[in-house]
Amino acid sequence: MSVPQRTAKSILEIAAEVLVRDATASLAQVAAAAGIGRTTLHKRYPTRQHLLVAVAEESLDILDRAVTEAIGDDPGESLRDLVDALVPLGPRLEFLLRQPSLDAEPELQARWVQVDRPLTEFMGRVAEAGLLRPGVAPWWAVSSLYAVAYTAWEGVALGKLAPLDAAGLAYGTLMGGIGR
Amino acid sequence: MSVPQRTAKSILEIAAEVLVRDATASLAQVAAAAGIGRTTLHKRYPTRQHLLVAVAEESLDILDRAVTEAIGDDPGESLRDLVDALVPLGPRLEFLLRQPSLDAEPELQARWVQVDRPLTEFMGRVAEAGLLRPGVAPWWAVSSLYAVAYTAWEGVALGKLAPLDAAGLAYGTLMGGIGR
DNA sequence: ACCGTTGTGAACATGAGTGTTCCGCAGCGA
DNA sequence: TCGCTGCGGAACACTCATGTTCACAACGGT
Repeated sequence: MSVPQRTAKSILEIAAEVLVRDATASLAQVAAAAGIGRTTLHKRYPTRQHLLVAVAEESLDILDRAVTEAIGDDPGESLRDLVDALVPLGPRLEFLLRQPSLDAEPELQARWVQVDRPLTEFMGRVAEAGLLRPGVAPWWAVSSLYAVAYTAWEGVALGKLAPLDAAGLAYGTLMGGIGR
Repeated sequence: MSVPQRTAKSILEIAAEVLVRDATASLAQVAAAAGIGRTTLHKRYPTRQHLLVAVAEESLDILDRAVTEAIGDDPGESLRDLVDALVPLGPRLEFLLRQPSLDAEPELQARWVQVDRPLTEFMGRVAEAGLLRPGVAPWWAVSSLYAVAYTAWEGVALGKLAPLDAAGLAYGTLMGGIGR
């Protein structure tokens, strides 16, 4: 009982938080934030790069799960569920997009393509259901979904947007744009 | 005449290219790409951070100019001009967004807010002209503009989108969303 | 021809993060 | 009580980009 909470948050979760707040944080900072020694951190993740990749993989797992769960039978409803699911994943997306060392990991890029595949196929079905404007390719719909979800989360993080309004605004903008 | 092209591209331009391609590129790589010695690079930009800030400032200059020139009297037309102007700035936006060391420079953040001010005011006018959906705040319109422009440029960079189609798709998505 | 400017390569010093080793300590089950 | 295990802390060596100094070469103006 010396430790207040026994691994309430996993090391990877804390590492993700720290590295999103400061992408150049040293391993000492990560270890300190996790309440463990730097040596222990090295034992689990031999290299800084190993740690970064592990965080990235976990992030992709979370993303994958969220996407899989959100996609259902009804295209329209699923779209709304997707937005709801993706907005809170902002920090993970930020980590994946902003951590420079990840560019050197082809496996991660491949993995992301893998995650995007069901999403793109889903958008194809949405298009076939006549719910997409002509000229909007499935991949573009996916990219727009990411963009609007991430932007909404950013708005929340900057205090410009109420958390409860974020997903709604994102969904409205995705489907109807900003104009009328 | 020893040098083929006398500063055809400025050092900052080349640095921007190299650092977008590889955010962790060393100064030696930047100097080599610019065709100058590392020592010379150090004379102009004493520190790596100085160089990064200089590239960022130049990027903000470019962004500022593009925004200022695009904003005209007619709100609708200006919106289209804005998208046209922002899409090609993708690499500069990527640099500003992905270079981690820039987070530690409050002046740059302040400068960006400065650049965004006329943009936000413009979106306010667009809203007053009745061109924005209710519930779309000016700052959200600005964020969406950035997001869609950057996403379109990314599509071009990945070879998914024809350069000539990018701005049109971005504008259409911004104003009308992906749905119908 | 002289001199200031500018760039260059080589060499060096530095510092920070990283990765490793080693030893002590606490917990825990047998 | 005895091991076993995992963790922590201290210390170490190492790597690498960085920043600095210096002497030399090319250039241009006077």
